[in-house]
Amino acid sequence: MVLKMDGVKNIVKERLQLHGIKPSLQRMAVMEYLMTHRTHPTADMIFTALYPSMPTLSKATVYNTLNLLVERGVVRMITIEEKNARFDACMDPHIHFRCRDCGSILDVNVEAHWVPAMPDGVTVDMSETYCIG
Amino acid sequence: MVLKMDGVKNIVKERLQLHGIKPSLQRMAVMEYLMTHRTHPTADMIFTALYPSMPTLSKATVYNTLNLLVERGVVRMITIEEKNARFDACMDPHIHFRCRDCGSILDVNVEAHWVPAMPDGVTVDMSETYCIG
DNA sequence: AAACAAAAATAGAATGGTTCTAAAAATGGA
DNA sequence: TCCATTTTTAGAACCATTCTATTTTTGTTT
Repeated sequence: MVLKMDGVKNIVKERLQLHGIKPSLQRMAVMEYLMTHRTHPTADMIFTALYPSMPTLSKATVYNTLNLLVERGVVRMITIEEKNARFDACMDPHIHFRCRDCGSILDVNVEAHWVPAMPDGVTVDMSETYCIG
Repeated sequence: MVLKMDGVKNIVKERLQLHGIKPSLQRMAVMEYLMTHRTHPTADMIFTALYPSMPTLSKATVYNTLNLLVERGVVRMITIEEKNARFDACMDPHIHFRCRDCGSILDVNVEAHWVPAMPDGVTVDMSETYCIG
């Protein structure tokens, strides 16, 4: 048991490799942060949290990594705020509400029967619907 | 009939006054643009459209006006994009989809029975739910 | 009308999140 | 080890938005 590899890091690594992303230290750290903190953090929050234990980390790397993760469909960018993009590693269909007072973002599960009737010629990928502001 | 006041301008003026906003030339122009162009424009699009016929118009005025209109609940800010805020003078309950290819934003009407069951202690003002990205 | 106060508009500087650039470091194969 | 490729990095650049200080407009009082 002492020799067993860290379970969380293993899951993180697998999730990246599954999407063709080479699991560098930095990418693992960003992905692990997102998977273990369901707070919809900004890029800056992630950087600030990781920096103490990764003093060579650059903000550009955090942005590069997040953009790569979004491109590959591993995390979602949430544009519920005017200023900052927020990120979410949970890809299950759900929507977000933001508290007008404290600014925190709330996950709300949705049922499939909520999908609206779309106009002619429009189809919606449920995994892409993610934000109600 | 020749002497009749412009109907659109009248409606615009009334809508502003109804919310306690003094209808200056600039505010009327921004509001009229939003009411006659259902394209969810950015602040810059509005400025660029108005500038030729209002050469002293300042971008700050467009931003000031839009912020005032949002504060007073006359228009909505749509944060469906990472970079630019978009604005909508239609306050009827509806949601927005954005085309991944051309970036245009689509209005979709919603039915009241879509409102999700909220967690304990949370209530939702339907007029505030406006964005599905 | 003149004078004054309050509100609104303006130009341009400042801000701040994100992207870009060019160089350094790490990785992996021959 | 040598070399090519990928990744990371620091800091500059970018650009939407806000701020600041000034000017203009509006409305009111003599």
